[in-house]
Amino acid sequence: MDIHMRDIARQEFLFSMSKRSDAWLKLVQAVGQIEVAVGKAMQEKHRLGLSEYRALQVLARSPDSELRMQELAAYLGLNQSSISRLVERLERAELTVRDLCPDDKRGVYTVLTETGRARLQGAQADYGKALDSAIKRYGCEDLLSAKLVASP
Amino acid sequence: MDIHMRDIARQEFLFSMSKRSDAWLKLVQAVGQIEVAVGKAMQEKHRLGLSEYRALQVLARSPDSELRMQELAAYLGLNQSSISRLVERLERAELTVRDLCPDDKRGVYTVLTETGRARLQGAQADYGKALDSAIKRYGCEDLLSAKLVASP
DNA sequence: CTCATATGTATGTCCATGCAACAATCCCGT
DNA sequence: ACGGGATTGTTGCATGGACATACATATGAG
Repeated sequence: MDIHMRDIARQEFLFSMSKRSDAWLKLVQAVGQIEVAVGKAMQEKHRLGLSEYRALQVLARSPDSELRMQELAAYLGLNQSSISRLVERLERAELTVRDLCPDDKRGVYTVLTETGRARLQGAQADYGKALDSAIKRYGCEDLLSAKLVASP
Repeated sequence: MDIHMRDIARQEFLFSMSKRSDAWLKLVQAVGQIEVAVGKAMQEKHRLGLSEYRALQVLARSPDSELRMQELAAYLGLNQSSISRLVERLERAELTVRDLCPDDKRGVYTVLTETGRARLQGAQADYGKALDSAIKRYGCEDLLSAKLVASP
C-alpha cells in the first residue's frame, strides 16, 4: 500500500515534469530557430556571424570602443578561448585591433576600428528587422518582457 | 531638413531596436545557460547528452518506441545528419537499435531497447529536478507559460 | 518497362565552442 | 624583496552540429 501510494505520487511527479519539460523544449527550439534565422540573415547580408555582430555592438557601446577579453567574454556569455578566437576573426576582417594594456601587461584590449564601426552601423538596422520578424514569426513577443536574473 | 528628420527617426528606431535586442540577448543567454547546466547534470549523473536524453524521451513516447530518422529530426529540431550521428551514438551505447523499414527500404527505424528505456527512466527524475532548479535559479519561470507557434 | 526525379539515410568536411594545459604577469603575505 | 597562488590570454584537442554530397530506393510519366 505504502509502495503503491509512492508509485502514484511518482507517476504524477513525472507527468507534471514532462509537461514542464515539453514546454521548455518548445521554448529552447523556438529560441534556437530564431537565432539561426537571424544568424543566417546577418551572414548573407553582412558577412557577420551572430557572435561577431554582438561583439561589435558591445564594443561600440563601451568607453573608447574597447574592452578586455574577459569583459567581452562576460558580455557575450562565451568562454575565454572562444573570445580569443572570435577576436582573431574580427581582427582578420579588420573590424578590430588588439592593443596591449599599459598598466596590466597580461591584459589585451580589443578596439573597434572605424571599419568595424561602419560595418556595425550598416548591419544594425538589418539585425533589428531580422530579429523582429523572426520573433513575430514564432509568436515569441511575450518572451521579451520577462525579467531575468544574472548568472549565479 | 528632410534629412535631419530622417536622421532623428533613424536614431529612435535604432534606440528602440537596441532595447529589444538587449532583451533578446539576455533571453538567449539565460536559456543557453540553463541548457548547459541541465546538460552537465545529465552528463555526469547519467552519461547522457541533452540531445541524447531527449531522443530517448521522444522514442519512449512513440508507438512501439520507434521512429524514423526524419521524424526524430523533426521532434528534436535537428538536422538530418545530426540525427544520423546522434542515433549512431545511442546505438553504440546500446540504448537503441536500428531496424530496417519493411515497406520502405530507404527508411530506418530507431528502436528503443530495454536498456535504453531503463536508462531513460533512471534519468527522468534528475532531468526534471535539474531543469526545475536551473529555471528557478535564473528566474525564468514565466517563460514556460508562453504559447509558441510551430516552425515557419 | 524505363528513365527521371524525389525521398531517406550516411558520410566527408568545416566551424564554433568548450575544456585543459600552458605561459606570462600580477599581487599579497611574510 | 621574494615566492607562491591567482588572473589573463593563448593554444591543442575533442565535440556536436550544419552543409554538401553520395548512394540506395521509390514513384511517376511516357
